[in-house]
Amino acid sequence: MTTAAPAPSSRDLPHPAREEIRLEGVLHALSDPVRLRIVRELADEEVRLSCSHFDLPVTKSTTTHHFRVLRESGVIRQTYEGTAKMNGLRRDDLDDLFPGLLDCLLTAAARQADRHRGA
Amino acid sequence: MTTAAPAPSSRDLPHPAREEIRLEGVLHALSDPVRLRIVRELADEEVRLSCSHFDLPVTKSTTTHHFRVLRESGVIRQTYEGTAKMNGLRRDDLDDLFPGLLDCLLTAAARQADRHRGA
DNA sequence: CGCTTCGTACGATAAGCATCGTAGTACGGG
DNA sequence: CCCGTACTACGATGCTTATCGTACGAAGCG
Repeated sequence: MTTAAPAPSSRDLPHPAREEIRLEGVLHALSDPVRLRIVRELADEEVRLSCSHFDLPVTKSTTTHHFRVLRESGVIRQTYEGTAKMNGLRRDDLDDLFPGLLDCLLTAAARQADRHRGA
Repeated sequence: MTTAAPAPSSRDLPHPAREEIRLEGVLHALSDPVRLRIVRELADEEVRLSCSHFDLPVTKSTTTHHFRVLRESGVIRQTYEGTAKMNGLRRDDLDDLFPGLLDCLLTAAARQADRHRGA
């Protein structure tokens, strides 16, 4: 009854399994300013956001590229919803693999942002 | 008076000041497997180690390169002692800039190592 | 002084990556 | 069925980087 996951609208996106996520990959993904910014916004909002919600200083193709890097490194989960592509942090998986790391990184990023904002 | 820093044996190495250390740079530095390994060993030993102490799967020139990346990103401090170059983590600076981050990263790296060792 | 040990500098090379533009596909609405 | 919106795919480009080899410099030892 009710196969929990319905036909995913035919368009599927490849995500690494939880145990395939590598720390080096996560760190590399977050070492780019644009991607770090995306992750910070995702963490702030606590809801899934569409790609077009972000106002980034790069073109749309570059944005697509950054989102893919984040997905393939295991940092975010992406799913289609109509024409929009929704993005959410993989908090559960990351917290399980590396407890506390994500919050630590977000705190560090926030501190640096504050400091450079002349706080 | 007494200029606290005596003549440093003539050979000096450029380090970024504490406030110049960037989170993105640190993450990028640690996103390389070889460099992550170096940092883990440095954290384990709690003493300053010479470059030649490490048995890395790369040549000596590449090793020099990796140590420089770590130094220029602010992760380690390097000083000459005779013919040897000693390396130590910049724990004080990193803990001040990003409290808890270093330990979090080291714990995450250790967890991943254990997991992949079939623990 | 010569020799060894430790590390550097420089050049080469190949791979990776951030960026863009253009052309195209999927979905939803009139 | 046509159109707009959202995102992708592909190719190009120029920069960064990980790697190596070889040749060199600096410190210590006999």
